Parts: sequence; structure tokens; C-alpha cells
Amino acid sequence: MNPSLFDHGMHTSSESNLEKDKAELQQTGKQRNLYGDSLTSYRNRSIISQIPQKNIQHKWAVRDDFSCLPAAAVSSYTIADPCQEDQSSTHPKGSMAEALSPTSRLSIIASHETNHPLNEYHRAKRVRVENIIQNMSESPNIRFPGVGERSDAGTRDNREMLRGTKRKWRLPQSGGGCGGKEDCGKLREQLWAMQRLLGEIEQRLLQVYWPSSSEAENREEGTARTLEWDDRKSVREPPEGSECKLHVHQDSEAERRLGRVKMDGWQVPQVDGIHLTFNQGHKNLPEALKCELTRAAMSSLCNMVSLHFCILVGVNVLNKEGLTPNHLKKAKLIFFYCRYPNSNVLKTFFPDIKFNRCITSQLIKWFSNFREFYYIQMEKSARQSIMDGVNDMKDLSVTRNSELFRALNVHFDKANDFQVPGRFLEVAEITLREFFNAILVGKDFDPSWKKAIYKVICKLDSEVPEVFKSTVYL
DNA sequence: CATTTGCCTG
DNA sequence: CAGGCAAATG
Repeated sequence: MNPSLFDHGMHTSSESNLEKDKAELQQTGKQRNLYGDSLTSYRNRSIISQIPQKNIQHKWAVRDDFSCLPAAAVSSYTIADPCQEDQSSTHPKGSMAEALSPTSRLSIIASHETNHPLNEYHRAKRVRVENIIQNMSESPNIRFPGVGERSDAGTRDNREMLRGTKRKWRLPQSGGGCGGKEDCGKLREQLWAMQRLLGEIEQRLLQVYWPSSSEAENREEGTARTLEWDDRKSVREPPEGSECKLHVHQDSEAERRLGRVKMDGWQVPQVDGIHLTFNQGHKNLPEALKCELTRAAMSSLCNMVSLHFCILVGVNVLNKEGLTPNHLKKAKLIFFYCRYPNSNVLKTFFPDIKFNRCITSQLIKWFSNFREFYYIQMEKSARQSIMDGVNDMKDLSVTRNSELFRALNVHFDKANDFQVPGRFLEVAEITLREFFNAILVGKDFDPSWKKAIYKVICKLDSEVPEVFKSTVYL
């Protein structure tokens, strides 16, 4: 395996920029100390170059969190993805979905937003989810050799069966079987669609069992959420009178290995392997079992999403010595959620790594370096805003069009594989304003002025999505 | 005392 | 990003 295939080279430009940024910031700091701290005089002396505030067209979907599957995204994914998987698969096709044209699917999806009768509502959702699941299971890009690993998955974390596959598996890079920008673009689209799907599935599950909590979360748009297995939810009973019926099953050896999941609301083949049924009529099902089943389903889905994730990331080796460039990529993506991960979090999200003192400190060092870069960008941007004449922090914002965001995104997700969570933008904006205010008031006179800001920001970490716990690609 | 953090440097 | 080191942390 040649590391140069990965992203080692991709940091060079940003590294040099980092040095430049540091030099500039240090220079401005020295000048302030030399010449006094009059804000006005400082503004005139600053050497930070003027950055043109161009508006860059962003290509992302309207919604940026995993919580909901937007109609546009669903439809585009469903229609655009030309799945060429063999039709001989034994998957039971969604009868209703198949009969629908893309247009009619769209209309059903659109009805989601309005207040329709409950049955109609669930039906539309079911069709929507089913369409995506079906397309995913047919995705031509997921190809894995049999592993020969016995699996009674479902109750067990899928990592168990995947850990047993001590094989190197190489995925086509550019120039390979799936090379080309079109393929990468398609993969990216699919990944994002699946990210949203994952959130959608979570919603469905929550809605089935804990409708009130689900509704409550629906009101909190833009906030990333994860399943929480707390008492509050586990004591709730599903509502009566709903037709909603969600079957999750894995019905073949290969699919069990891959952690694939399909759903349909009409029939479930009784084959060996896990067979999960989420049905509101099953009120007798012990809560613990329901939780376990749901968790198993989520685990499968996470792994499924991870499969595409790993395709985007590239070559992967199981159980390799030390941290790889892919681990670095993953760490950078995790940074979008968590700026201050403790060692426990790191162990959770890098389960394939045998942690020793060296590895741990290296990972911690990575995040330290991430933060350093992050805060340097923030300070730089804040000083720039001050020079631009901004005098109210409310005039500052961080959007995907922002120069600041672009700099961060290039550093943490250069390949642009990942859809940055909206929460990250919020935190970035808060950070920017903290720096802005501190500098405006002249707090940067104090050598340790940034520590107060660090204290604020370190409390804004959010949960890292379950997807990152998967060991599928590592 | 062992870890972790922050800062600086290459 | 990694090394090194002083300071902070527990």
C-alpha cells in the first residue's frame, strides 16, 4: 500500500498557509505591543491582506443535517441514480414504489410537508424510505468478496463480523474501475443521500416508538441528533391506530456480511439471519428487546453508510499498525462535531486502533493541531472584519459561502466528501464573534487572552454520529 | 507522577 | 503534522 495514494500531499498547501497565517498573526501581535494598543492605530497598521468577499456558489443541498431526508434530496437521489445491479437479486421489490414514476414519487414526497391524514403520511414516508433503501441495496458501487465469517448478527455489533475480515481490500481510485469525476460525484451524492437516510431512519424508529420525542425533535431543525437510549424514551409506548409498519431484515448470507438492510412494509421473507420487525401492534415486545433490535438496525445502517464512506476515502487496511492517513481523514471529519475529544471518545471512534500511550498522544496531538489551525483562522477572520470596519458582532456570520468556512473546509475535508454539519457553522460563528469581541475590546493585550475563548468553545462540542463508530473501512 | 494543553518551531 | 518543552491539570 502506497501512502502517497492518499492525502499526504494534500496538506502541503494548507500547511504553508498555516505558517503564513501564523507569521502574520504574530507580526500583528508584535506590532501592537510595540506601538501601543490603540484600536484605531492598530487597524491602520495591520498587515493582514484584504480578502475579497466573493460569494461562492455552493453546491450542497438545502438541508445540511442528518436529521431529515429532504424531498429534493430524496427525489434527486432516487431519480438520478442509475442502478445497474443485477435484477436477479432476491430482494423483494417495493410493489408500490415500483409502480410509481419519479414524478408521482415526488408528489408523494411533497405531501409530506402538508397536514395529511396519518395513514397517508406514513404511507408516503414508507414509500420514500423504501425507494432509497432499494436503490442503495442495488448500488453498483458496493462490491465485497465473501468473507466466510459466520454471523448471527443483529444482536451483535457488526464490527464483530467485520473485524474478522483481515483482508486488504482495495477500492478503485481514479484511473481504476470507478475512476473519473462523474463517478466520484455520484458517490458523493449517494453518500450524502445515505447520510440523510440514516437520519430519516432514526426519525422513523423514534416516531414509531417515541412519537412525542420525535415530534419535539422535529421542531429543532438544524440540530444534529443521535439516538439516545435513555429512560425517558424507553418507557414510551407507541401510539395506537397507526398503520406504520417497518420491517428491517437481512435475508442473505452476503447481505448479512455487508450489513445491508432492506425494508418493506408488506412482507418479509423468513430466511435465516436477523429478522427485525418494528410494528406498532407489538406492544407486548419487551422494551429492552425493542431497543436492542433498533440498535441492531441502526448499526447495520451505520455500516452501510460507512461502506460508501470508505469508498470515498479510498484504500483501507484492517488492523494495520498505527494510524494511517485514513485515520487522519476520519479525525478531521470528527472535528466537525467535536473539537475537544477526550481519550475515551477517541477510543470509541477508532475501535480498530490498539491504543497505547504513543497512539493516544498522537491522536490528541492531531486534534490539538486541528484546534490550532481552527483558532488561527478565526482570529485572522476576526481581525479582517475589524479592519473592514465591522463594529457589531451581529454583523458577523459564518456560512458556507464565507471565506472563513472555505478555508476550514479545505483543511478538514479537502476532497469535499463530507457535508459539514450545520452545527459546525454555528460554533464557528460563535467562535468568530468571541474573537471579534475580544480583539475589539483589546483583550488580546493579555498574552493568555485566548484561553477565555477556548473555555467557551470547548463546551460546544456535540455528539459524533454513530456512523463514525464503524470499523468497516478501517 | 502521569497526562494534557498551549505555544513555538521545523 | 510532529517534536519539544513549560505550564496546567488531577
